[in-house]
Parts: sequence; structure tokens; C-alpha cells
Amino acid sequence: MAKGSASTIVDIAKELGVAPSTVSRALKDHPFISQETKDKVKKVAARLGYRRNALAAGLRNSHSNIIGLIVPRISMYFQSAVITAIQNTVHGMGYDLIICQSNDSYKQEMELVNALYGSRVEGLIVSCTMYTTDFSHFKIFTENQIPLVFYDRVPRNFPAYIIRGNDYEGGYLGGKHLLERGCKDIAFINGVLSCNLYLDRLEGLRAAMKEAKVPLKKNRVFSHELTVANAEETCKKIFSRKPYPDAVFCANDTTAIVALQYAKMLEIKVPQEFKVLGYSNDPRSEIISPALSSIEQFPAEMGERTAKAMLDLIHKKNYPKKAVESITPAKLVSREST
Amino acid sequence: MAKGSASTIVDIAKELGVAPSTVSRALKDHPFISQETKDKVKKVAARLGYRRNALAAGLRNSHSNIIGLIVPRISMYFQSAVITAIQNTVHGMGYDLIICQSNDSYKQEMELVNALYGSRVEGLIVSCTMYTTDFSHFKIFTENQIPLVFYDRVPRNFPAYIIRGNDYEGGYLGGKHLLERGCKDIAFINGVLSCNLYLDRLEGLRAAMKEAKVPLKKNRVFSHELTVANAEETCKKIFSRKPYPDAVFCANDTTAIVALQYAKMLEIKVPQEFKVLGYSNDPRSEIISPALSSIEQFPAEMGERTAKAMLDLIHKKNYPKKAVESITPAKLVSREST
DNA sequence: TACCTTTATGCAAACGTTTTCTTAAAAATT
DNA sequence: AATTTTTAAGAAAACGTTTGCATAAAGGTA
Repeated sequence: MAKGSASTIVDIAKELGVAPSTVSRALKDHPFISQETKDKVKKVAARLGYRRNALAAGLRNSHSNIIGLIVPRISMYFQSAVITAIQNTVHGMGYDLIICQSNDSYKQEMELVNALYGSRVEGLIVSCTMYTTDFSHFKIFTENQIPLVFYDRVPRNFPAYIIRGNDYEGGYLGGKHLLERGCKDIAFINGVLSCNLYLDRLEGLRAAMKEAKVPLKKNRVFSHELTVANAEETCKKIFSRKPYPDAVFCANDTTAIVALQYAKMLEIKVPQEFKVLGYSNDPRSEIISPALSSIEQFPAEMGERTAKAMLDLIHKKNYPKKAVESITPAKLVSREST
Repeated sequence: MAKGSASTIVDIAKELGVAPSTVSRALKDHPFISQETKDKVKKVAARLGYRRNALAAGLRNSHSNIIGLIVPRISMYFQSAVITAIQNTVHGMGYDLIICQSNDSYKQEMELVNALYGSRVEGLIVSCTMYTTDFSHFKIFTENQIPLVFYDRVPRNFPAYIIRGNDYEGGYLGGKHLLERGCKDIAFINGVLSCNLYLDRLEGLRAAMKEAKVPLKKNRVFSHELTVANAEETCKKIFSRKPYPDAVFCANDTTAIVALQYAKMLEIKVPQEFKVLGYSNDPRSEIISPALSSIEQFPAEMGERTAKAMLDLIHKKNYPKKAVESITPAKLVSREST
């Protein structure tokens, strides 16, 4: 075992009276090195507790085996599920993940992009801030042909791999479901519209309602950050005067849970008088009472696709000239709340 | 903007007809460089789209600004909350996090430790596998004086900084609470005992019961991985014959939620006939009905302490010769289920 | 025996940055 | 005016690994 300082290839070379290059080659089983030498080198390496200096190797062949990941928040269920899948997939191929949080701040996102570029990550995976509408800070990656994959909160028409959920379909399925249950006056609590995916969910819902010839009233549509505080504010508005809507479709489950609790507080019967539908199928939706219907987004599937797209890009080096989209399905999970 | 290849300090130097060393110094506002030169250098750097190569810099001053993190699973609420706090704290000090999951596999944990050592992380933060009882794979870090901080699932008597919850206190508080509510026959669903923290929780509970002179029966204590499937199995056992216990204390909330639902299924009234207490204060505990009482562990506080311990270790280089423990509090959150 | 392969190894440059040591010029002191 | 101090900048080595090129020794062919 190495005591004070870490041992290097040069140390091993000196110890054996051979050249550093021989040691380097021996350690990676180069065919031109004799078995005898390889054995000797490996034995000394083990005795000295040698570990390859990834920094030096990375500098020399300009790759780091590290993939950067920028995510709005780790602690959202959907995100942590996607990250887990990404991490397990890339690790199996010898890559590590540097995970950074933008905390939904555009400025932080920009800084992180630059910092990760400087760290010489081999690729960058991003789920954008909900406020990101200008994607030019990602250009350093495309211009330098460094693999770039977006997922969930993604740009449109940006030259990169884009893995996203079918949010239009999710909105449509949710709307259709509520309409089939007989709803005539649906409220929609949506995220901020700077984020395409929320626009899509709205469009999907609109399409379903148009099809059923039920109007989506303007004053029934709300757009804001989907936090507990905002949701409470919106519920207050919705229930400030009658007639109440007969359903609310929320673009995430946190919001839907607030709506459910608000209705409970007002002693409005769910689902009889009022139906609630969430989005993402968070674990909480299953255990709240009445159990919350929601739209499943298959985060594991999305994570795996994202990771595979990244590995593909790294290995094949066929950088896309324009957006290459891969769309994961959306599925309605019907429970007690509808 | 740089077109094909990235520009370096040497490119800037050539462009300006100065030495690379001057550029290097100018870029970091070295006092011995004139303002005039600094301005010129920075202008060219901006024009060329220069980004510092962290690999080269890291090689030169043998530090990478990267901290490794090994965690059993990202997607557990408690873990993601701790990670978020760690990440935000270290990022503010210019460090990035490589986050890896051991998936609670001892073998994977060992591999990750070695891989991260090779990547020249500047420090390693670990929450161990629930099966880790032999910690010798962490010795490469201590032997080479590389900062090492454990949190939550930690070794005892290992020369490193150790940030852990007060699990004994948590067990004690939980037990006392149930006893105060009049419980006489308490069941305890615990995690695997290879993990110290579960032992502590059990000991804390024992102490509370001893104090109140209420026996903790052997056949009321269960130890296993705290998954939904296992919890269901145990509930089946508990309710296979009367008398039923009048309370169950679970060492995590996932398990407590299963117990709550099982009782509901059997139409046992909670909390009147049967009380349920969880651990960790997962967001789900608040929204389930009846709302679940639980033990708060203050993950943000733990994450911040962990990150600060790591930064301290990196900067002061005072490697501990023996375990230095920092214990975060446990607090009872009383809700409807008790 | 002379020449050509094949096999195994060494040499040295390169990756991009930082830093120590020098040096040159300018300013301040005698 | 001569010397010292201050200020600004350059030269070069170093970090540890990889790799193209050179070379030496052995074996095979003419």
C-alpha cells in the first residue's frame, strides 16, 4: 500500500528498470508486450497501490469518461427516477455522472453549462429550467461537437438529441378521461408557459375538449409555478364563488394533491361533485385518499433512452445537424379521484 | 466563437504576442499584471471563446474540484433531500459532485470507491449500503489522506468525519410517544441489523419501554429490508392472530404506510385501536389519511453539515486520526395516526 | 553470410495549465 | 548620475499518461 503520496507509472517503471511507456502498455494489455513483462508490471502496480491518474490520461487523450447532467431539482420524484435510470445505464458503460442542480434558475443553468464545458465532460445531459426559452448557451457544446442530449424540459428545433414525454397526448388523454366521466366545466392548473411541455399539455386538453364540443373557459385556465403555495392561491380563486368547476386537471401531482385537500376542506365530495386529475404519477398519488388519478410518464424508460442516446452519440460521433426527437408515451392511471 | 477546436491559453498568447504565463496570470487577476494587459487578454479570450481546461489545470496542481458521493439510492426522499443540500453547499464553494449509486450492493460500493479514487476526487462522501459492516475498502482514502465523510449510514470508530442522525433518540422519542398515548403492546418493524442506525433505533425504543416498565416482546420485533413487499409480509404475520398489538413503530415511512393501509383493509381503526408511527417524515406521511406521525431527521441540516465537514477537511487538511462524530437531532412529528 | 521480418521495448513529444525563477524596464532613492 | 527598489513580463519545467517513431534482438529466408 502506498503510504504518503500516490504512485505513478514512472515509479513502477523505475522499480522494474523499464520505460514508462512499457508500463502504460502492459497495464492495458497491449499485444506487443510480452506476458512476462505484463505480469511483472501488474504485480508491482498492485504492491505500490497504483491507480491511474484520470486527469493526466484525460488531458492526454482529451476525454474524461464523465458525463455532465444538469437538472432543475434532484428531489422531484420524476427527476430522481429519471436520474437513477440514467446513472445505472451509463455506469454500466464506464461513465460517471456529474450531477448539478440549476434550481430552476436560468442564470445558474448558464453558469453550469460553462463550468461543465470547462471540466471537459464528454457529453451533457440537460433537463432545462422552466424559464429557459433561449438556448444559445448550449451552443458551445454543439459548435464543438460535444454530445448533447435533452430530456423532459427540452428545446424544440435545437440540433441535439431530444427525449421527451408525449405531453400533448397526456393532456389529451386526461381531458378525454374527465369528459368521459361527464365533466362539463373543467379547470386546468398549468405550469408556466415558457416551458413547451406545459403548452403541449394545454393543447392536448384543448383538442380533447374541442372534440367533445365542451368549451374550456378562459378564466378556468391558470398558469404559474406548480408549488403548494401557488396551488393554494389558485384553489382559493376557483372556489371563491359558484358555480364551482366539476373537475380540475393539474399539470403536476403536488398541485393536484393541494386541490384534493382543498376540496376536502370545503367538504366537496371527490369524485362525485368534483374530480381531480394529476400529472406524473408521483408515489404520493397512490396513497392519498381518495387515490389520485394521474398521467404516468415512465421516467425509467425516459432515463434509459436518454442515457442510450448519449452513449450512442459519444461512440458513433454522428452529431445531429437538427433536432432528433424520441417521444416516450403518456398513459392515464385512473384511480378514485375521477 | 471558437469553430472547430477549443482555444487554449497558448492561442491567446500567440494572438497577442505575449507569453502563456502572462495570459494565465492575467486571466486570474494576478497583481503583477498590468490592467492594460489584463484587458487585452480578456478581450481576446472572450473573442476566441476560451474555456479553461480543468483537466490540465487539475493535473498541474493535482486537484480536480470534484467531490465523489456514493449513496445507496438517489430516489429515496431522505437521500435526495440530503444530496440537494450537499450539492448546493459545495457548489457555492466551487466544487462539483460526482454522484454514484451503490443500489445497496456491497460489491458495487467497493467498485465505486476504487473508481472514484482513480478519478482523483478531492474527497469522498458516503452513505453506506445497509449491508456494509466491513469498511476496509475505504482505507485507500484514509491512507492517502484524502478527505472522507460519512453520513446517515455510517461506520463507528472509523477515522473520518461522521455525520449521523440521533437514531437512539429517535427510537426513544417514538417509543415514549406511543407509551404516553397509552400503548401496552408495541410492535417494531426495523431495518436489517447489520446497519448500526437500526440497532440504535431499537435500543432507543427499548430504553423508553424499560423506563415505562412495558415489555417489548420478542415476537413483536421484526428486522428486514424495509420494502413494501416485506412490510406486507410482516403485517400479515402481525395480524394473523389475536391479540393484535396496539401500535406499530416502523423504521421508515414506506413500511409505516403499508401498515396503515393494512389496518385500513382490516377495518381496524387508526388511531383508536391501533397506532402507527413512521420514521423520516417523508412527504407522503403528511398526505396519507390518517396522516402519519413520524420522526423528522432534518435532511437539509444533515446535508449542510456533511458538505461543510468535507470543505473543512479539504481546506484545513487536518485529517482526523479517529472518528469525529456530529449528530443531528431527531424530532417527533405527531399527526393523526397516533 | 547478408538481408528481411517479426516481436518487444525504449525515446521523446504532446496534452494545457501553473508556477518558480529570471530578466528587463521603469521608478524611486541615495 | 549611480544605485536600488518596484513592477511587469517571459522562459522553462512540471504534472502523469499516451502514442508515433525508432531501435534492438531474435528468428526466418535467400
